[in-house]
Amino acid sequence: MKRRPTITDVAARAGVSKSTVSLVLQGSPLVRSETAKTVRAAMREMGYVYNRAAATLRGSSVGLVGLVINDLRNPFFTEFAVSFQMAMAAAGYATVISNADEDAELQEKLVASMIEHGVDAVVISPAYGDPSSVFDPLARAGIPTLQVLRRMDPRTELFPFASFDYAAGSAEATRHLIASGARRIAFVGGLDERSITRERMEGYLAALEEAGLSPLRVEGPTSRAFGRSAVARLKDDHPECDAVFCFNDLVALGLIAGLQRDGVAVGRDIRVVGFDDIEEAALAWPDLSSVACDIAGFARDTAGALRDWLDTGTRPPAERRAPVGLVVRASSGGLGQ
Amino acid sequence: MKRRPTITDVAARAGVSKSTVSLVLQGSPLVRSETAKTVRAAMREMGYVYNRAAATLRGSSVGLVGLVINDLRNPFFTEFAVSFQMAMAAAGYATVISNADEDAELQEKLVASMIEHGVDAVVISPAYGDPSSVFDPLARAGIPTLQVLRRMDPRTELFPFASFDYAAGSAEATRHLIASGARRIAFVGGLDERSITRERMEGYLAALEEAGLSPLRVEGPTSRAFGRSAVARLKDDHPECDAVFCFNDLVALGLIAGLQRDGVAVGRDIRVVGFDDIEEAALAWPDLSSVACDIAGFARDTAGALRDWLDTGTRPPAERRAPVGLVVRASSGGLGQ
DNA sequence: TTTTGTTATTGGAACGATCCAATAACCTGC
DNA sequence: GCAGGTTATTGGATCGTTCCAATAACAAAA
Repeated sequence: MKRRPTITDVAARAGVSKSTVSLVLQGSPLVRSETAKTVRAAMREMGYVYNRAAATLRGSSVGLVGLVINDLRNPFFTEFAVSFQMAMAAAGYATVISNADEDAELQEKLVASMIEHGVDAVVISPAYGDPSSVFDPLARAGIPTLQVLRRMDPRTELFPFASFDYAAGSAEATRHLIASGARRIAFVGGLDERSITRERMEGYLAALEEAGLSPLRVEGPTSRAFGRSAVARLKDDHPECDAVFCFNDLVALGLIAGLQRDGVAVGRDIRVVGFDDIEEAALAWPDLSSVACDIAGFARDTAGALRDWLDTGTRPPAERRAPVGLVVRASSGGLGQ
Repeated sequence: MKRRPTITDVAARAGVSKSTVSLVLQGSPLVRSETAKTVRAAMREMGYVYNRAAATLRGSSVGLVGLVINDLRNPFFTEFAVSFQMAMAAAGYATVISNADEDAELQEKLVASMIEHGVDAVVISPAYGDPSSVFDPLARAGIPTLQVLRRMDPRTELFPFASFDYAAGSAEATRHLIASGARRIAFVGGLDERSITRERMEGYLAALEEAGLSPLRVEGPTSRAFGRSAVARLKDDHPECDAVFCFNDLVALGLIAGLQRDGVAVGRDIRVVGFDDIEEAALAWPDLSSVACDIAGFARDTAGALRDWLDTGTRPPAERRAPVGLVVRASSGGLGQ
């Protein structure tokens, strides 16, 4: 198997110097259009492919960005990753996507590998754990790094943070439940020591406070399996409960499955609201009311901010909060079933 | 911002030549262990990071593989992508993941970009469309390429293909429905002109034939939304239907949501079986019977085969079929509800 | 002492692009 | 026909590694 042709080979074939070929490659207006045509023809004939590694060595950007996600199997993050990747691809960047699987040690390895590959930037939704082992190397290497959806490193001046306005969303959802007549509203799912749980509970607590109601809490992971198992916990600990605001849609969907198994009519006997508005929420039965986060839009905005940072050097603001909005469906009794 | 230290800088600091540093980098037994220690200390102190681009230029592998998926938002493919990426990461490879979004033109661009980046290999679940625009460049560049889950290019000697034994799975599922008493079994979802639909229908048709039953068909896309809408089509076209075998779990879950909305008791009034056994199948209500594909295992095997190909040069067999197995749950009436 | 081996270390030429400074080619106008 | 200016083209150094061939250091054998 013979080696790939280089610009020197192309140059020989086209009867010009390699410098000219290089100029053609970057679309310089300096070369005569006729010459350029000849060169391009030679490239096509020889099946020339650009060697980015060589260019990188001379200082041009690799056109590669890293994306590290704490849990890529969660559809919320999947949607973010896919939309982000596509937005970057449209701008000519390839994306190395990695699942850190909530494992700080693995995450450290993944980021180190990305730095070796010379990625132009890193976007990370970090796993829980000591942030310095992953952020310090990025800072040393001078790689623009964005924290999204979860802030682990407090140095947001250095590593700008972007997420959704969870507190506003949970307040809106809780007010909606209260307005629909619910009085004993539980917050199900999420681990209390995590900041995202605190953010999502913040608005819930504030809205209850406003209405003079007291909170009910079932703490736990954020998975569908937990949601399903939480039904029993709810019945035991808070049998009087008439509405549930879930940490996320996965918990809500699991919970609904569990309630249905027990013959409880969701939307009538008990109202349920989720968070994230994943695609499935609108398609489940009953339709799941949920706080919608426009993840695809958020991902595009993130990609846009990152490209600005790379192209013009303008670092994004230290903190950005994307708005969210409640979508009322049958599970909260919002529609006539 | 000063530039990153190179092996020459490290060499100066450690008082050796850059060649020695290079040897240390690849763990050569030629360097005295004491010297190696000094060099490693210097690296640590200076925050040296390996520059893969430079090494690549000299011919070493990039340690980067490309993964192109026709529809990355589908949880089936997501699970494959995530498991594959993690298996490759464990072997020291980074993975560029791309969603072709069933767009052949986009796919062509993505693959071209991967070739430019010099990926060591490509794993692709191709979008529908002319395969040559994406496979020919890969062949020219001599990049080991694996087709998974969908065969678009017939040259499987060149681009080995791996998937699941769909025909066996659909036969098993259909026999199970017949054994449970179903007689009017519909096959819902999937577009007839696609080979994967033909494979998944093959076993269904064979099992019906065996039992002297005739097929019922509702053709369509493979999404949750279609599944939900298919309920009406089913009622109109095949009101006598007593069981449904769905193209995949998404269709099945959508269908179940639609049936529940209409007050039909799934598992009693009508039996439903899905395909893929995505995580949600076990957690939905009622639990969804499904033909289980061990995607994570399949992804690991694929990663293993690819690493063999890269490390030892042994090309995988032209076609590999991973076994599948039916998991019986409540939706097909398999459990006492 | 010289020879012969080992074992460690090193200079320097690649790899394939970029880009600066230098040169060539071609217009103008006088 | 030539100065001056513009437009096109080109040699060659450079980026940070790898790896070969050459050399150095030192011990054991002759």
